Amino acid sequence: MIGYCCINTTLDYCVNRTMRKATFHSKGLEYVGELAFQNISDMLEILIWNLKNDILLYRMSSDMFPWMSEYSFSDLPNYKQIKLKLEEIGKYVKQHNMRLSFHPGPFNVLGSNNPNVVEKTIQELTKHAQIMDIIGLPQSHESPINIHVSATKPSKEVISNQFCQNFNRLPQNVKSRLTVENDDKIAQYTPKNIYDLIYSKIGVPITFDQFHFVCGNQDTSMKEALELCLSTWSNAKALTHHSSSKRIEQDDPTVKETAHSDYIHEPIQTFGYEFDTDIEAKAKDKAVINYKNIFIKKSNCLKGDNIDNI
DNA sequence: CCAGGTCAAGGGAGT
DNA sequence: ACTCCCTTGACCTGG
Repeated sequence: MIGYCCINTTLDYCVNRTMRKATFHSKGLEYVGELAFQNISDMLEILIWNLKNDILLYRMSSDMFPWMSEYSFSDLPNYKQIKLKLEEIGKYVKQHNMRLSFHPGPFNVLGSNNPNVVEKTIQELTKHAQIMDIIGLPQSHESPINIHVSATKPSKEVISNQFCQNFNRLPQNVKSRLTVENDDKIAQYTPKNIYDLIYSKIGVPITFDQFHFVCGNQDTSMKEALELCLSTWSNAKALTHHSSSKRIEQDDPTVKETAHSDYIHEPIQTFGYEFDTDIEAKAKDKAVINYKNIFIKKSNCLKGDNIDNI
């Protein structure tokens, strides 16, 4: 299956309503609850639209609950209503065999040298897992919570050791869902780095990002990197990321190499394997539909998709 | 009313 | 020391 991330550009629904610090302090939990309920209600509408458009894979927004590390969900005045709506989403997802994931932001650094950052990260990841639990999503890599390692100093070895030690402090509902993705910078973590330094110690699956691999340090072939990542997914179908270069799309060498394009311009390299893929492209849902029209109808390069229904 | 400045967070890289 | 960037987009103020 292929899917997209958070925002639907066709519909007028929003899953991202949030607020600034000052507003959070002046308006408080009542306003948080209002926005959160609107966000999850709109997310259900998006899932309904996704089904109609044959999209069963979707990345949820981490901005679903504004400032969620600062309170307990059950403290929201409209928690009952929120819980019901999340459960409704859960039923819908289960009924239609949809797959949902999270990709918490780059501020989540589990291997950080700063203990406060580690504490905040554990808190934030726990909140993500709690949302998945309320929805009723599996406590497995079927519903991944995917992060980067990010930090590299003083060395990848030191940071990844800290990452693994702190992994063991996470609650089970995070541990059972956490995955780690390769980076797009030369100095950061390749799939092989993550395999050797993290997967081999704590068994956390690796999310292969094809574009990051192309931009990053290629210490293996792409096929080897993909195979390494796929081999780490034992209790769920592997999830990967795919995007195209904005620099190439716009034919403008001044655009940053790592910037994502609006649409996808090359097929996902499967090397014959089956896995799920998040399309990371600015045109979001439109990029997925465009991808299917261009690549799947003609070349059947993703066997998991139902070609007849496109 | 809306354009544009600004916005929680960590860390690294570039200036 | 400062700015920009990340999966970026959304918030909010002042004109």
